[in-house]
Amino acid sequence: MHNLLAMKLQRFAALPDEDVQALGHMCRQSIRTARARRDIMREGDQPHHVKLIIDGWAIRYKMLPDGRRQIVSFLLPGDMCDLNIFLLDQMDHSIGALTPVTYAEMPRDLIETMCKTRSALSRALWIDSLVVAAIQREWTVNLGQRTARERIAHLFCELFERLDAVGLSEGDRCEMPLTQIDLGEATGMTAVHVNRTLQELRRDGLIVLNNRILTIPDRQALMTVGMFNPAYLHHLLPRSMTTPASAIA
Amino acid sequence: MHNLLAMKLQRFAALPDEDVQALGHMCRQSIRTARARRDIMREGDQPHHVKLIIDGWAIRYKMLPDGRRQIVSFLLPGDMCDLNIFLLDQMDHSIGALTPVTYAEMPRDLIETMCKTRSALSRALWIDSLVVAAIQREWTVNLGQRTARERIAHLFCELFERLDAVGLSEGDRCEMPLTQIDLGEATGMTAVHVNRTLQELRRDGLIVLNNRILTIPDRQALMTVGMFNPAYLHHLLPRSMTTPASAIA
DNA sequence: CGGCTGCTTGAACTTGTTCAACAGCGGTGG
DNA sequence: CCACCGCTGTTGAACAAGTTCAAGCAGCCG
Repeated sequence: MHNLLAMKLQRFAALPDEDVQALGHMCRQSIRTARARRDIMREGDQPHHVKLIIDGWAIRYKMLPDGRRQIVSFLLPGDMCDLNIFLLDQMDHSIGALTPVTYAEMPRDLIETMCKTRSALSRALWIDSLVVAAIQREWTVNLGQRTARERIAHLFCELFERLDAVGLSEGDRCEMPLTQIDLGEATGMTAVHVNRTLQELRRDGLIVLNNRILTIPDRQALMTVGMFNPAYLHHLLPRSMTTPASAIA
Repeated sequence: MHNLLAMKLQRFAALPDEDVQALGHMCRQSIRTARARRDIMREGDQPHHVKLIIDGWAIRYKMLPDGRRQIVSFLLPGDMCDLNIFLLDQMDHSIGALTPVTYAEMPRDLIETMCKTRSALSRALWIDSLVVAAIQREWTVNLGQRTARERIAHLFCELFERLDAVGLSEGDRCEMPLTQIDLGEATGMTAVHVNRTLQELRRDGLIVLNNRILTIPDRQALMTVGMFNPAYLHHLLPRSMTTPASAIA
């Protein structure tokens, strides 16, 4: 098992080997799994642990009283729940597995002592949480200002970039296990309109999408369509400059 | 000068008097002002200090290359910039004053030592930052799923509730210095449509809005229209149970 | 007074929704 | 093995929500 969280954090700044190992150790404490399309936490639950996605895709979502549903963010391998989530009285949203998901539940006190003793790691974790906030702001822009075509293009750019940061891209391709309904719930449009928008993007040669694999032949072109500026992800170091995944066993 | 931040934090849990005083002291370190409709920070700037709004309304916003603009959140008196903002290389959004704004710039090291020695305060500040994240998620829902009428109703409910938490409401009224253009940029709609939607809400007796004062005659009714569930603000204690503002001079 | 900003209105238009039907595919049970 | 079911994707046509463009009005400030 590679430590994808460590890999992601190294995009912000280099980490000492001991920190990477401490992190890896903590993730191996308590491993759990969830079946596809099942909830991991429900709105109203009391949050106890910090969770880390090890494998599979999950979503945060909120429901309106009349059944409308909005996906509020995607949780990809290497993503954590908010570091301090246990401070809240109850969950104000739900977390659901899209695919089968493996995740670690990390004991609160272990994280706290780790942050106290390892300043570089602590710093990286805080940067990560600032990036999570930045992503949420960017979604606000996506839903508020962009057209259907731009929204989908932007979302694909973001997901590709985030997957790439944890080594889950291959050249110009990545997995894309989302149904058109999922895409609609994330971008605030109907599945029908998602369908037509995808066809448009395909027709223009901007994406290839089948068998749950997304290919982006010309990344710059898609970024332009989606007005995607990766600065908000704060990836300072290119992936090549970080510790190779093989060394982070 | 009342300490609105302390007042807000006390909605999460009681704070020892010394903590409140320490906070008050820190806010008085370096006071600055900004004129209405001027930027306080621009996208690309390097963030150095944590800021705290003392008086006036500000916004976080992002611009698209073609000039479209999205207001991403409102900063009201008592609101801070992200505690750890100085960890980022550069701002990924701008902060602008809507009205004349008074704010404090808080030295990074002072905050850090304060958090180390005062655990209740530190805890309250972290809860606050989780609430900020929750608000951003709720905006995602607002823009993604709600209709024009619901969006405006929800936004008014949120702003009223947040102002009330820092004692800036009076009965069923609060200030509302936003132009219809501002409302449009926050809710992802055109000013024209904001105008028509406001008229609809007025006609239905849900709001009274003139001279930059918003009155909500029947709060429950407006909350129902906007499907506003205040749980995401995590105000555990009612305002009446917190230290009275007069005691937090 | 003149010019600016913000609010209001109407009419044509565009984008995205709704409703309904159908095709493909994989899994399941008879 | 085949029939059937449910889920996902696709298509068409009518419709609704929100945008655009354009003009005019009110209030305010210098």
